[in-house]
Amino acid sequence: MPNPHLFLSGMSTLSTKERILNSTEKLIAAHGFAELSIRKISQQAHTNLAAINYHFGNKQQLIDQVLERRLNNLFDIRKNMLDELNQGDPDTVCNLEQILHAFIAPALFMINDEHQGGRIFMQVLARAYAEQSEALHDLMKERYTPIIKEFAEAIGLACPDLPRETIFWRFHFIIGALTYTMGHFGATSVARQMPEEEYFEKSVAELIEFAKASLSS
Amino acid sequence: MPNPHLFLSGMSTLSTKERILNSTEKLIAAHGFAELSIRKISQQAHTNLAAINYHFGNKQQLIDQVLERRLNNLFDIRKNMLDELNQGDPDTVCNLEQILHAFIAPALFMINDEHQGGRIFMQVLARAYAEQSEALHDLMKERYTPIIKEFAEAIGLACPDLPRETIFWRFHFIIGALTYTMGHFGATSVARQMPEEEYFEKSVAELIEFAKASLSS
DNA sequence: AAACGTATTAAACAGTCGTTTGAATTGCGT
DNA sequence: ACGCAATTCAAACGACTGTTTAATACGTTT
Repeated sequence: MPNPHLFLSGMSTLSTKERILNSTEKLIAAHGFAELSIRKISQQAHTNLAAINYHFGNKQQLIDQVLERRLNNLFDIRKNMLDELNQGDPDTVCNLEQILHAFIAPALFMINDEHQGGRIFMQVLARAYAEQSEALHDLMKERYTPIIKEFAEAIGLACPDLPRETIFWRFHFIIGALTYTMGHFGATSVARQMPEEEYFEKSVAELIEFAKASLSS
Repeated sequence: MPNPHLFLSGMSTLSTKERILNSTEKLIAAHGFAELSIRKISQQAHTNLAAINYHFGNKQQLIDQVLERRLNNLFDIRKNMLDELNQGDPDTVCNLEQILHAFIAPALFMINDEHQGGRIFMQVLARAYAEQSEALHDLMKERYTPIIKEFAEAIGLACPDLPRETIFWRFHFIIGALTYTMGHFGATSVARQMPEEEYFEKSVAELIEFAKASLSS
């Protein structure tokens, strides 16, 4: 038993690498990048200071992997849901609501996935966006913009009356509304008069309705 | 002449306090909160390290004042433009486009105000949002949410067919799209094929059209 | 000209930062 | 049971952090 604390904190089954990733995610979400230090990370992960450099090289590469781990998952889900709608043929004209659902729901679903810490990650993601993280920027450019373009194409087919350029603008704004909403989940100052679960589902529905309305002129 | 460098950097007419505020803004916009240090600030402001603590007490209070200085200005402009539409009577039914313009245009106008460094501040603001800055949170709660509510009321009168609750949701999403857009101005990866000025005006128009469409169902 | 409050300065304070080192320990295939 | 590689560990490195101190310079008022 290398570390007796693990059995108290319920992380005994996780590897050191995983505990470091999870702890980093939690700390960024709780206190932001400004206060993030590898000493706090190693403390929360119940591991040694040097273990972080051993497993990840340096602090930045650790942050990169925190972002990659979740983003790959999120974009895989989005891509799969869109492909199911397309059924192999990218020229299929899909229902607009279904397309928006395929883009929005996975992100907000991750938020609600308490067990996997999705909510935490979404705050991390929102902060990385605002910080204009180079790592995130590169990831977006290389791997995710193609998928975003696929969504834009699908929306274009579903909204034949709107010019191609308008589609891109409005989709950009929808992504903004989604990102903003994600970042404020779990830290909202709004006095909610309903259970958390209900409020979450309400947000998903309202955001999809909002996006749909913005694309129907 | 206490500091010969000032005449080289064109800041000779500004007070030490103003130079510190401007330099802080620039550094946050350029490298984020994580890399912000009062040594870098004092260096960029061509002043002594201790001058910051002398004029602002500590680092946090300096950041607070950076946010306040611009936000007060922004919300004053918004409030004045809305009052002009209302003409004193808050129950006046205004044109939806005019209301949205009064809310969106001042923010994007500040971005374009190169001389006053508005663009810089908007990135600062976006980052402070994401960092869930306590100072910003308090400022919003105490001083700005009343104005935001006024806008929501005005939108409600302009959109009599939409339920009050829906108005609030959609306005929230519009604020998200605006915040997201502000944060990405000047750092966009999008390959622009038009002059900067034209691109800016295009953004304003597209965002207002987007917001209008999202409120017309 | 002397005294005043305001402003600026260099220097030092006690911490924290990310990273590296080399030894100690673990787990696994032989 | 041995040997080897993977992992964990305490300790130290130099650099940077925000803040404080006391001395100096400035500009105004008395």
